Amino acid sequence: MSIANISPLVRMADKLALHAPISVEDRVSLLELPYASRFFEAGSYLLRDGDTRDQCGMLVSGFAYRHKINVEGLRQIVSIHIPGEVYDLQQLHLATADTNVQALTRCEIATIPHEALRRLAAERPSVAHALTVTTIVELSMSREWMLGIGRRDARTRLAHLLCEFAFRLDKHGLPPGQAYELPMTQEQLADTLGLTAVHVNRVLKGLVNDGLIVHNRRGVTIPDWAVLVAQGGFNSRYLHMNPPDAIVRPPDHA
Amino acid sequence: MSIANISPLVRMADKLALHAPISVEDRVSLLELPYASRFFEAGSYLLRDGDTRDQCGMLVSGFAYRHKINVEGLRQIVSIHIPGEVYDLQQLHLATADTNVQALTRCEIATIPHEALRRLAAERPSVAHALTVTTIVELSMSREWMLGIGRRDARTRLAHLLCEFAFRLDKHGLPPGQAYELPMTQEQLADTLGLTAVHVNRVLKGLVNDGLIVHNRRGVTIPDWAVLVAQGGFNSRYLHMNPPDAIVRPPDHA
DNA sequence: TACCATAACAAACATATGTTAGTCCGACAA
DNA sequence: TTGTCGGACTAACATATGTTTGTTATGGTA
Repeated sequence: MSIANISPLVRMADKLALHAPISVEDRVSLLELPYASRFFEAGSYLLRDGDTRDQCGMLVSGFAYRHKINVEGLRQIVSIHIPGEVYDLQQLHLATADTNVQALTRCEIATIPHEALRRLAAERPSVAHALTVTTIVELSMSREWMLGIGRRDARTRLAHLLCEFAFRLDKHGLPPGQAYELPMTQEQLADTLGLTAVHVNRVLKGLVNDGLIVHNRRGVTIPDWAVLVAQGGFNSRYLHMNPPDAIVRPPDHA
Repeated sequence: MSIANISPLVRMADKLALHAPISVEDRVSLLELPYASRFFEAGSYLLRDGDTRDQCGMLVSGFAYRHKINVEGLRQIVSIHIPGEVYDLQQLHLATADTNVQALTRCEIATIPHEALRRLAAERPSVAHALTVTTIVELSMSREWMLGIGRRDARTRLAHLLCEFAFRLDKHGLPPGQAYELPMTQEQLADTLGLTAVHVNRVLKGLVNDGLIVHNRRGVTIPDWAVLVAQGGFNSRYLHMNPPDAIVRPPDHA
């Protein structure tokens, strides 16, 4: 089977398997879900506060960010989404969205009808469980971010975020990959950290000067994982990831 | 039927009904759940980071708060729980807890075996749905708090929190009750708002001086709901509450 | 009544972070 | 080549919030 014929839904199955046991049969049933695929340019809204949906959207490629805006127009980014994640799973249970989701880069979206997903969840409790765990992990992550914004200083906050990205983007080996793409502007970083762009610039340069990270155009590399982890006070437990060998693949996919 | 014989689980059913449709049969089945009841003193830990559970705990009376602690020992309170709420629902799906929950006041806890709750959820999709919605609403609330900590100034943040409490504690009429019990110390308020106790004191006094609230020993009263709402930039949509008449009660409970 | 713990309150001072207002630079289009 | 634009970057200054330290109420208790 050529790469071109692999369903984009494998990304979703892989992602679910990071947090909950997914059997071979579960995986097959996920790949049989109906879907439609489409591209969005960077900056497009994938979901708007107040929207109603009858389909779920999964990021096949690219990045997206979720944000809220207060009465003064200030923006707070409350989560970043990476490929394989369903960014509007909650709309399966709630009538209207309470956040905005915007494309961070150009990205490909696969949409799956709510009805099909509901049917699958009803038939396969393990899939339903995996979807629920997904939401719970999002909750856990948002609490960790609250701790950061409320009780960590700017430098620690930024280091922690960079660790989190490294960990989540990693194929799940240890230690996480030393280099990754970070397509966020300093203003966007500021809005996720509860800082200003100017201060992000200061702190970012501080981390670079002190050799904790290398930050060349659009990418970050981490020379010493342990050092950055220490600076960020990072502990991956809140991400609730399974050990890598918990990921089960159908035999024909190996 | 005398008050003394009413199961504490009605509080849970009422709470679920705030967010999702609960039929009379659902309600009856909830009241038939096995449970054990017990009291905890203020300050007791109801759940610790890392704990494993085989029962869920519901607050029958009293208040509790959930918090995380960073490497420097600084504490961030990430949610406040009020009667009727199940504070460790997530342990139904996750092996270990990632937050601490501590009693804010002396409180009564009813524990329900996971097994019984799982069986009920499997039998009654509407109950399963209501439980899921509960988690999603917690996620929504935590995102709103992130917005506050990251992008609202101290005064607005405090006003918003006071509005939220008024709204959640209210029996759900409009406008919310003008007075309620607030058994939190200024240090606890500080830890939920991402401030220091000293600054909470300053800001609290500011709100009192300007007539936005009256703050007499352990309680808050709100002379003009609209004014405080404006100061806090408060919009209750993120709480995802049903209109009051959506709450269905069994006939013998009216 | 005295004692003790806890919380509220206050003032002086310190600083992390925000604000404003620019310059510089690379990417891209005409 | 020139022009435009967004983003990175800088510097001087402003301020919201934190820190430290202590005093004052309050409530429980012996």
